Amino acid sequence: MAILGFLRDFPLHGYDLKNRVASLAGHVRPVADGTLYPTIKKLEDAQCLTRRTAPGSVAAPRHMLEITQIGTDQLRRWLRDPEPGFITDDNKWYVLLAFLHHLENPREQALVLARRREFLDQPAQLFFDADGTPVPPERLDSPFRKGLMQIHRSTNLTEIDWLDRQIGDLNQRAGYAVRQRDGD
Amino acid sequence: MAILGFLRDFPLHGYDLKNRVASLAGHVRPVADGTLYPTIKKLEDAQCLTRRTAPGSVAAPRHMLEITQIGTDQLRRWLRDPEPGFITDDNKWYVLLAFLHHLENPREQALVLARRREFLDQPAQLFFDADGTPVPPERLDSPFRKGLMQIHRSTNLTEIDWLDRQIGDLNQRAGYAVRQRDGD
DNA sequence: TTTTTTAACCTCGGTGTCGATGTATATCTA
DNA sequence: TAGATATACATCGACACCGAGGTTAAAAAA
Repeated sequence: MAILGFLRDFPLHGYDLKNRVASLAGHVRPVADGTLYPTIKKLEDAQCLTRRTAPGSVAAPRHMLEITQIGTDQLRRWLRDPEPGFITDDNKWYVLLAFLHHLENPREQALVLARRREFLDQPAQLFFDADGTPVPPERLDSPFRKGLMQIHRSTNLTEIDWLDRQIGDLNQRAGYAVRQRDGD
Repeated sequence: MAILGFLRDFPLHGYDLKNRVASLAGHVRPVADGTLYPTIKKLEDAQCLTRRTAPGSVAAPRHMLEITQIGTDQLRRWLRDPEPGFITDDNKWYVLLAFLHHLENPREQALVLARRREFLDQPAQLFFDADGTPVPPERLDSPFRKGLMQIHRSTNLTEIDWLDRQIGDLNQRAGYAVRQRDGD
């Protein structure tokens, strides 16, 4: 997703792509050569991108990569209907968010944000004692577990706040007609 | 780490363990049977845990798992000197945090928190334009990228705040002797 | 009594990722 | 001119993880 997402902005060669992916997901989870180049090849085989050899500006020749229509469609499908992990895993979610603008339709964008919003709504119950009963934060012995739950709660609220504002904006921009669904 | 960490609290059988891991890292990144059971076997082979078959309280017989001294030592090593990913990847970091109390020594705990603190300190530069110059948040076109950086910043500050308080507490509890290192 | 359900455990094949290694090329330095 | 460095691409083996499938056993439902 990150590869096609970046290429959708402008053509890039593999090495540049690698650095951009590394900066995005990256200082968190750098991408190895052995991951990137085979993936590029897979995307090329699937006709999601084309490559064009150009002289290297500094060193060895580059393979300039350009996204195709098929690739753009694929990217949009991934964004419009993301796998569960992209909603629930923070790392993946942030990658998705970084390219959500490529999903041009505000209504569709809002739907994706709503899925995340729904996920964040369910209260996190992280720890249980020996007999299986949930342990509330205040009864946790470990200050680290306490902090973990505190931070988790606080950051969730921050994101929920942003999501709500954003979803509102998007629905307004889409000319959302609440009236027509008076059954809700 | 999660397996040994949970077993350090009290003995558990695999199925229970699975649910606990799923609740912790889990609603974020559930663990599959095909991952859990081979890993348990690996830890058993490495003598990090022992198993004892007990009649199932509800159904098939359980394998009660207990951590050994070797396992405890291993867990402490992982906690004391975590691989880079455990500092930089939020998911992994939260797992580590959930078991950091097993690293009994407050000074060692503080050192681990300090590593995370140091990581959070470096300013995140996530996006670059075509010629490679970094794009500051306010010049980003996408509201999603803007939000991404906003949320990232805000949650980082929240965690940094907690980390600083926590590190202070731990150093105090350890009877931190600043005087003796007057060269610093 | 038979079937279904749920708990609990296990295995296997496919896939994704990493890390090590290797190659080629242009620039910079000794 | 020789080496070092950084760019840029690629492959391969090892390993982790997943998901699908299968097995055993007890309780609940038919």
